[in-house]
Amino acid sequence: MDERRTAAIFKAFCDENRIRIIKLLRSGEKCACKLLEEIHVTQPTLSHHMKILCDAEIVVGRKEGKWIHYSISEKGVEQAKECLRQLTTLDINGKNGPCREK
Amino acid sequence: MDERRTAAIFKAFCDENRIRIIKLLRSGEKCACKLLEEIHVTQPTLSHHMKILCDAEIVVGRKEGKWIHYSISEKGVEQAKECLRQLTTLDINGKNGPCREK
DNA sequence: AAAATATATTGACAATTTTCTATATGATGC
DNA sequence: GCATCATATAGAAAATTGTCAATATATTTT
Repeated sequence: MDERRTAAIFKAFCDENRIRIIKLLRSGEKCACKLLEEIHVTQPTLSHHMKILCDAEIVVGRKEGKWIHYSISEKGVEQAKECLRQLTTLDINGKNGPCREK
Repeated sequence: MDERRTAAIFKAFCDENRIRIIKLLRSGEKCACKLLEEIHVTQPTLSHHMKILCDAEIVVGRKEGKWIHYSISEKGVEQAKECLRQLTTLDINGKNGPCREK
């Protein structure tokens, strides 16, 4: 995975309001208006955060009439975990050996 | 874990240059000057990124003479993984039930 | 002690992100 | 159709972050 996509995934988790939104979604699907009651931002600001979360594929929206029900995307979360794993597991046989001073 | 700390941990992973730095450290400990050769930023900028990575405890620095050898902190990485897990696992028995329209 | 090397800090500027107000779109109900 | 409700978009302001040049600190070398 490229650095740009990796950054986008973790950007989902690096704003305090988005973290609160994700926490609210842990207990199940919620519509934007319900989230708006809990998160103290204006409606357009919430909409902006939901877009970032959806673009990162951490959250998915299900449209039903005039509502959008948001929920945590199990698939997206697995991708984030896998991404974190790949980024942080030591690569013993990598091309770059340890740093030796010249 | 509070939202502030959670955000700080994931901020480590949401800048493309920091992601490159972490990738370089996968193959083992490297001194800042070595990292500087690979990442195309000035020395103060690299220093700034290393501070963010160390504050988030994803990376640790080991001082040896005038060098600082940076490496991925296994402990910090485990904390990040645990944090991601806690944040994203569904909470079936949580206090907030599913969203029901009024 | 002076020069050289590695890294950190300061302060300014640029880029990006978060937030808001105002307005638009799209769906439902009268 | 018109009013209402839920969400999105546009555009601007505020806050935060990333970057650099200049300078400081700490260590080693001569």
